[in-house]
Amino acid sequence: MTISRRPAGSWSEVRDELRSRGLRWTPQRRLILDVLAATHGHVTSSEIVERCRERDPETTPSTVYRTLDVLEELGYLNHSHGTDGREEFHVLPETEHAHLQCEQCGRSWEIEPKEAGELLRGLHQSRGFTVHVGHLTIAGRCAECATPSAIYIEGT
Amino acid sequence: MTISRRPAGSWSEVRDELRSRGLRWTPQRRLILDVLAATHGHVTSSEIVERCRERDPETTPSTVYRTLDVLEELGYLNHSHGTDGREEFHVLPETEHAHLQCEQCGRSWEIEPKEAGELLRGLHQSRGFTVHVGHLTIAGRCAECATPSAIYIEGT
DNA sequence: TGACCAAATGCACACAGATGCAATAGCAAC
DNA sequence: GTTGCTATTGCATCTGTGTGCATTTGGTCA
Repeated sequence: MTISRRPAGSWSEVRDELRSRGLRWTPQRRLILDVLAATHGHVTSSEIVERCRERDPETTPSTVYRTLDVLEELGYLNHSHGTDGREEFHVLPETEHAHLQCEQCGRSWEIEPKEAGELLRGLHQSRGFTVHVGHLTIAGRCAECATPSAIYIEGT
Repeated sequence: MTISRRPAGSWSEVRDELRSRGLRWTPQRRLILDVLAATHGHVTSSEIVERCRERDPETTPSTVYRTLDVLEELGYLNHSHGTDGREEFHVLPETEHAHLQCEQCGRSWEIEPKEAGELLRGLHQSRGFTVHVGHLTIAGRCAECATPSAIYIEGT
C-alpha cells in the first residue's frame, strides 16, 4: 500500500542523479546536502537555512529554498505543513508517513498509513480521492495536553 | 460527536458578544463583519483583506488579521491550512468539518467528521490523541485529476 | 456631558518564503 | 584546455502574515 520512492540511505546518489538529469552539482548544493545528511527527523526550511549559514555565512536563502524544491521533486525530501502552516521537511522518508502534531506543546509523531487506512480507502471509494499521505499533518491535542473542549472530537 | 460552537446564522450577535466580553465594536470590525457576511465557504485571509480594501482602501492588514483571530476565538470562524500552507477561513461553520483539497486543481470539499470517524477513534484509543477536525485538510488528487503515482496511496 | 481607561488601530518593522533577472559557472563536447 | 550552452546563483524585491508601540477611541461611570 505504501511505496517508498527512495531506497534508504544514499545521499551519495544525489550528485549522480542530478547530473544524469542535466542538473548540476554545485558547492551550494553540496553544502545543503551535507546539512541534510546530518539531520534526522523533521526540519523546517528556515532551520536548514540557519544550519547552512553556520557552515557558510554566505548562504543565500533563496538558493536553499530552490534546492529543497529540487530535492523534493527527486524524492529525497518530503514536506508537509505544521499546525502553524510552516513548512516541515522530512528527510529521506523510507516510507510515506503522515504526522500527528499537538497544537499545544508542538510535539509531533509519525503515523503509519495503515493507521489511516480506513479513511484513505473510504475517500478513494466514495470520492475517487487519492490522499497524499506524506503531506498529511493532523492537528490536535496529545494525551498529555488533552483538555476537554467542544471543538475537539472525542473518540467515543 | 461533533458539536457546533455557533448556532448558524447570526452575525448580528457579534456586536453584543464582543461588548459583553469587554471587547469593542469599531468601524473596522463592522467592515470586516460585513465582508464576512457576504462570504460563503472558504476564504484566505488575504482575500478578506482585499475585499475590505475594495470597500475601504484605508484598511490596514494587521487590523484584519487581528480581528480574524478574535472572531475565530469566539467561534465565528475556523481556519485550516490549504495544501500550500496558506490560511483558509471557513465562515460560520455550522458543524466542525474537515477538508479535502486537490493539489492539482486546487478545489476543495468538505468532509464530515464521520467519514474520518474510524481514524479519529483509533488515534484517540491508541494514543490518547484528540484530533482538531476543523483544522484538518487532507491533500491529494481528486478523481478528475487523478494520475497514478508512487507517492500517492491507492485505496486498494 | 465629560473624563478616564483599556481595547483597538495604524504604523513601522520583522520574518518566511517566492520570483524575475542579470551575472556566474558546471559540464559536456571538441 | 577552451568554448558554449544553460542551469544555478545572488540580488533586489514582493507578498503574506505577525508583532511592538505610540496614539486614538469605544464604552462606562460620575
